[in-house]
Amino acid sequence: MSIPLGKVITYGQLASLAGLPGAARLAGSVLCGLPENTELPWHRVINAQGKISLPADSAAYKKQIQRLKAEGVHIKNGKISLRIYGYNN
DNA sequence: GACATGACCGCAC
DNA sequence: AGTGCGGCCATGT
Repeated sequence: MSIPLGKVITYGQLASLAGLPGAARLAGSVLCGLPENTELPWHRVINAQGKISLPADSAAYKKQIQRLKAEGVHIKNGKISLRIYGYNN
């Protein structure tokens, strides 16, 4: 488990924690290449805007929100509230 | 092996 | 507040 349950992290933070500061795109590229049956919490990864980067009309987008809500992360108008891992509680 | 693209981020105007 | 530009690594052709 890379990300604490009930919390989310931005691509930049994820890349930084991975030891690749500034390589936010890398996180996106990797997550994009993840299989559907992946057990990685990719749904807990959001962009710096505190929102999901995937297209709102995409199934993955809805699924991500659905899972986040199931994790206890309530989304407001498509924006995450608890956002950021290791930051403002 | 090289080029182009990608679920991005931060700063400057 | 919104728009534009440069930079990072991995993946696919």
